[in-house]
Formats: sequence, structure tokens, C-alpha cells
Amino acid sequence: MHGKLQRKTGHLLNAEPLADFKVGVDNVIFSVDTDQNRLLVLLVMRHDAPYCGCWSLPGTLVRQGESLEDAAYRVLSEKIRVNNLYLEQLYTFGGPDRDPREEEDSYGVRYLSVSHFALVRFAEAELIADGVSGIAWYPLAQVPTLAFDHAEVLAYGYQRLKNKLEYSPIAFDVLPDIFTLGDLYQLYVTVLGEGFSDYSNFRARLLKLGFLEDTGNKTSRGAGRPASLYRFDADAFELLKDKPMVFI
Amino acid sequence: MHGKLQRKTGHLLNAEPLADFKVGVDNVIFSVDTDQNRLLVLLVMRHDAPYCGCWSLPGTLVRQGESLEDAAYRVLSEKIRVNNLYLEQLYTFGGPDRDPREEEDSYGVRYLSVSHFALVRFAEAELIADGVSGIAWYPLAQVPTLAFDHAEVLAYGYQRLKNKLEYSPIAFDVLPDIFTLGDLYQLYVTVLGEGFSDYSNFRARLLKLGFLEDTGNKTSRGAGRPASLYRFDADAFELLKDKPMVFI
DNA sequence: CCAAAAGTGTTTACAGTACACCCATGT
DNA sequence: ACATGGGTGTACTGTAAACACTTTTGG
Repeated sequence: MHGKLQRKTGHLLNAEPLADFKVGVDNVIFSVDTDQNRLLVLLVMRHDAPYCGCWSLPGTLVRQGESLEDAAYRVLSEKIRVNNLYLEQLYTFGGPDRDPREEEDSYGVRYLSVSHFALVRFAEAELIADGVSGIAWYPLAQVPTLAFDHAEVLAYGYQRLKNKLEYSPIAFDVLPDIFTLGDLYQLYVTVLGEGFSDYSNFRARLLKLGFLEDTGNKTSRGAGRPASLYRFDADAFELLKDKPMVFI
Repeated sequence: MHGKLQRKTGHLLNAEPLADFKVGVDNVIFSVDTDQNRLLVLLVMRHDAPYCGCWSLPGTLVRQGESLEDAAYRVLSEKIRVNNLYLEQLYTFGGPDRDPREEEDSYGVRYLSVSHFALVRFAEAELIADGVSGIAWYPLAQVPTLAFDHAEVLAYGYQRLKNKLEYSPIAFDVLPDIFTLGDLYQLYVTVLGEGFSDYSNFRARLLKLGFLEDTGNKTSRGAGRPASLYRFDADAFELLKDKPMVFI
């Protein structure tokens, strides 16, 4: 963070000039459609150059006075209305020539992308169609060719999603407050694929962790025995969070 | 990545103007002094405003045509000569007001920092003293107050170091080609603290993984039984890398 | 011979896997 | 009654944790 100052000190007088950047934020927004057992990514259609007519991850350029995280939340809220979500920074892509505008502008401006990863509750997510721009949930297997380096960003985000599910409680940010263990299991299966674990073992492991509170209520959904409804006990979880924990 | 274009579409005409950025790279560079059993971080003394006279992480601003990773390697090579190292991107800090220059300049330029994390081989690391700037290895426990938000960056890097040691083979990037299991164990103890594991259990676990090749040679260092010398077999490791693996 | 470091083995406890089986509901 | 999903239990296997013990060196 002090290359400019170093050049004053002498030995770097012939250094290349500094790059000027616009900083973008691109979001990999996942949701799980538990009715159809599908993992979905939110994509938007571009209506301007570059990559006009191409699908891309929802993104924006960071404004004056706006933090990276604020920008990430802004993109999200411009595209969908949602109350429950998990969001974190993913990775920063900043190589030269990753954005065609760098050549056109010829001002030497670089475009850098700080990607973010989000998981939202599908049931309550309401897409904001602004009449012009296309916006849609895509099943992961059917994602079309994406603009920029967004295919790479998406792959990175998918990896992070799978890892996060294994050792952190993000699933509960996206489940209803009250849920059955079947709901939870189905979410894991949809993301990680069948055969990541037996249901009864999954069940036993999760319950033994001790932060799932049985509400005492039950729900009946069609045929089959009614399922107990559980609540995620954030306080109980806090006490255990320093200890390594596997949800597998 | 298309906020500018969106504004043309109408509903965002009154949006805030975009921020212009300089992008910096700050490195958290660790090494392990196995003689004195100390975990060290590389710090440099600042000789210009802001934070003049304050210690900071080694960093620089990204130049035209330079990738983030290139910039990270450049900072590193300007400060130390080293042949073996591990380096990866850590996190991007980009909030407004994280750099005092943002106010002085009054051009509205923002300073963003893409932090990187590195682990280098201590024995061969040769600090480059340019006569003016101070540069030194600091034991983690004795790190002074740092410039900018570098204390936060350092804390983040330390966490990453501990995690990486547990499930990836970065230790071998920083050990000599030929080493004893005692060397390896000592590195882990120095970073993770005593009591992360018993030596004999650590030993059994690592050997069972199957990518440590016994060279057949032995070394004698003072009193005690001579130790077998091992080599990290990168090919054998590649075959197993997709399977989850714990070095603990 | 003794201390120091390397290396081996054993015991115990618990965690993951793969099932088999019982339970409560809708149709 | 039976299909369907919820829920419980068990036997097998493997691995982590603690620790006792043997081996080979220097002094």
C-alpha cells in the first residue's frame, strides 16, 4: 500500500505507473428449490456492451462512499427481495484483460471484481423484473455460457458452498425458522448430491451436536408419519462454535 | 460489473457516482524459525505519510498491466530473497475510510487492499535491507501496533495459516527437500501450539497417508537416536488430493 | 551408564457406515 | 391394508488419544 511513496525514495524511479481501477462486485447467489430438488443460481441478462445479450452473474460497480459488502447487498436487493440470506466475500479477480472495456476506454482503466457468495431462501425470494432486463434462476447443470470470467467465479462459488455446508451452519440461514430434519436433509442432498450420508446417520449426528431444539410440534405433509419440528438454537451453537464440527 | 450501463437504462439516473480506486496488495508473510521455535511475521517500517514511522505489512500498489498475484510476488521479492514459498490470496479489504489518503487527496480516490498470505522457508530467506527502510521478522506475540487495518489483516492471515496446516500440505513448501519427522512435527507445534497432537500419533497418521518417502538415509543431530530422512512425494500426493485428508 | 531423541506398539473410547426394523399417518 | 415417510437401534469398522515401551545415539 505504499508503492507511490517508495518511488520517492529513489530505487524505483523507473517503475511502471500505477493502474487506476473501477471495482466491481459480482455475486454468486444460490438457492435451493426443495420442491423440485434443484440447486439454483441467479443469472441476469446483459443488455449493454460488452457481452450484450449474454447471461452473467448479477453485479455492479462500487460507488463513492460504498463498502464492498454494501455494494454486494445492493446488487442483491436490486434483483431479489429476500429476508433471510447468508453472504460472504468469495475471491477477488483482478488480472489485466479480464474485461474488454479495459481496451476500449484506452484510459488504462482496469476492472477488478470482488466476487461474493450468497445463499438465499428460495421460497421467499421474489425476483425483481424491471421490464427490461432478464433475470432467472438456473439449475446449476443448465447454466449457459457466461460473460467475462463468470464461469470461473461460479465454479469457485459452488466449491465454497459445498465446503461451507460441511462445517458451518449456513443451512439454517436459509431454512424456515421451524423445519423438519427431513427438510434439512433434503437441502444437503440437493447441494451435495445423493449418497453424501445416510439419512439416519445424518439425523443422529446433527441431533447429537445439541443445537437443534425440538419445538414439540409436529407437521404432517401427505402420507407418512408426522415429523417433529425443530428450531436452530443460535445460543447453544455459539457455545460450541470454537470446537471443530462436522455436519457432513 | 455493469452499474455504469444500468444507469443508462433509466431507473438509476440519480445514483451516486462510481468510486475510483487505487488497488494495493498487502502480504502477510509467515516463516517458522525452527531453531528458536518461533512463528514469525515480516514487517516493514513506513517512512512516509500516512502512518510514518509505523510498522506495517509489506505492500505495494498495483501497476498498469500487473496482475494481483504478480504484485504480491513483486512485494515479496523486493523484501526478501527466497526460493521456496507458498502464496495465496487472503481477503480484500475495501471499506471507505480505511486509508487516510482518501481524505487528503480529495479526488475521492479510494484505496483498496487485496491481502495475500505467504509462508516462506526461514533458513534461506534473506531480508533485503535497502539502507533506508527497516524490515524485520517479528514473533507473532510481539507484533507492535500496525498501520492501517493491518492488525485485522494479520489476524485473518494467522487463522488461514492454522487452517491450511490442518488440511493441506503447505508445510512441505517450506521444509527442506529432505527432512525428519521431528522437523515436520516441530513446525506444526510452533504454529499450532503444544498439545495439538501427540508426536507418535502425528507420526503414525502422516506415514499412513503414504506420500512421505523414506530416503533410507539418517541424520544425527547431537544426542539421541538418528532420525530417518523423508522426502515429500508430490506425485503420490496428487493421487490422494481429492480425498479429504487431515494432518491435524 | 545415563540422558536424549527416534521409533513402535497397545489399550480405550468414541465416531462413521450400513443396515434392519419399528412407528404413525393418508388413502 | 399398505404405502410412505419419520424415527430408533445395533453391529462392524476405523481412527483419535493417551501412554508405555524399545532402540540408538552422544557424553
